[in-house]
Amino acid sequence: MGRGKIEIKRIENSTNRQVTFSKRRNGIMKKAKEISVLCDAQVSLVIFSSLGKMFEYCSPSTSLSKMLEKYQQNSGKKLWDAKHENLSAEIDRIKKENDNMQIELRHLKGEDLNSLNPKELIPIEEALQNGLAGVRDKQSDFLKMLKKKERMLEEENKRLTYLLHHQQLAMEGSMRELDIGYQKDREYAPPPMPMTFRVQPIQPNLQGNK
Amino acid sequence: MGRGKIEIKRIENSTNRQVTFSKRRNGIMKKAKEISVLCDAQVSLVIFSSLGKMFEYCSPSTSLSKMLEKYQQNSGKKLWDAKHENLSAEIDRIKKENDNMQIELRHLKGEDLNSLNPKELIPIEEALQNGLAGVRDKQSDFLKMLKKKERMLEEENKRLTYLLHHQQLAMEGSMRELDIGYQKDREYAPPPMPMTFRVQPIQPNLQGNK
DNA sequence: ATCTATTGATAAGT
DNA sequence: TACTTATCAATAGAT
Repeated sequence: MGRGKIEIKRIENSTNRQVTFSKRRNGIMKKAKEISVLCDAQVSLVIFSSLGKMFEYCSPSTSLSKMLEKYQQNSGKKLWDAKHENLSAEIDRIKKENDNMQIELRHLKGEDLNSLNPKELIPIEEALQNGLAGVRDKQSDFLKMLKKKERMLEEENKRLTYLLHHQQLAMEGSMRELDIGYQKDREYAPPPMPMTFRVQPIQPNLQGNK
Repeated sequence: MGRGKIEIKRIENSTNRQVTFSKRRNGIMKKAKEISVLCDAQVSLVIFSSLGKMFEYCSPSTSLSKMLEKYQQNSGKKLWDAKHENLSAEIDRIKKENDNMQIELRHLKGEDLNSLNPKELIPIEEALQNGLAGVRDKQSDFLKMLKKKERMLEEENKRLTYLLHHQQLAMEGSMRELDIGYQKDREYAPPPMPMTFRVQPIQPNLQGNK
């Protein structure tokens, strides 16, 4: 029913497929409405496009929920009881996983140890030692990084102090030259900038590390 | 589309309505299949005739349940009761809890520490130290208990050895009396039981404790 | 989107 | 209920 006959198989051209989907979707919807009206039937139609977009039709005299209720009565199939069971099963599974983890956590935190025998304590002790070793490795990494940064900052500081000092000397020198050059015109020279304003090395804050 | 155009309104003639229903139902089913195949779409179609007879189509790549699940996600409407919602919500809650515990466990085991900063390492280190302290307390308790039990067993052993010894002495004594009483009737007396069969103190097995 | 030649669906008749 | 067929509806491909 068109300019040419088409085979009923997946349309490979994506644009074409989209267009055809749109047209035929409208067609089906129309047909669904028509049969509802003409024949006093109840129709529920749900369509997902290949891209996941949803389209829906339901006869005005009913609702999808009611339709599904009737569907279950009619077919004997359970649509959501099965889902219920699946969900419940999954909850049980996850809860078990949860409980196991909770127990493990408690044990690692030194709680609820009374239920254990000496043999069971050993792997826990080992895990704790490993964990502690890992954490302390990490902390020592951080410490090294901080110290490295501190060293770098100190060196940068020294360099800056040195530069500043020389600059001050140079300035004082040129000031004196100016003073000499213009001494006869002046009542007094301003006092040279005191050296107490020099840059001091920073003490980086090493909080969190002992 | 037929020998004459018809108005889209309820067909009053019951036979006619039935016939039209049957024809159009087939038509719509065919269309549903076609759009599924041509456009890679998922279609679910449920139809009830005015007499309550049910007809169903569902794309082969899916199922009504799956479609409805997707429907709910897409529309936000809930088709099945609060029970489901509760279960789903609980699953989400537990999964979250699970994830958190998993992260905590990993951290305690010294894994995935790179995502943490030094401040975050401190409570973990403390937890590990506390845990280790707890485990070692427990181990020392066990050790004490074992030592206590060992002492008790040793004492009991001593007591039994003492009793046994005295009993043997007593037996030897009465044997001798009998020997004396019946010496003339006997060729020889059996030799007294050697003392090497005495009860020895047990060495309790302290495996697992250093 | 819109157009239109062509195929497809189906109302009425048998 | 199934088949036939004239007629209308849907739509494929083009624009």
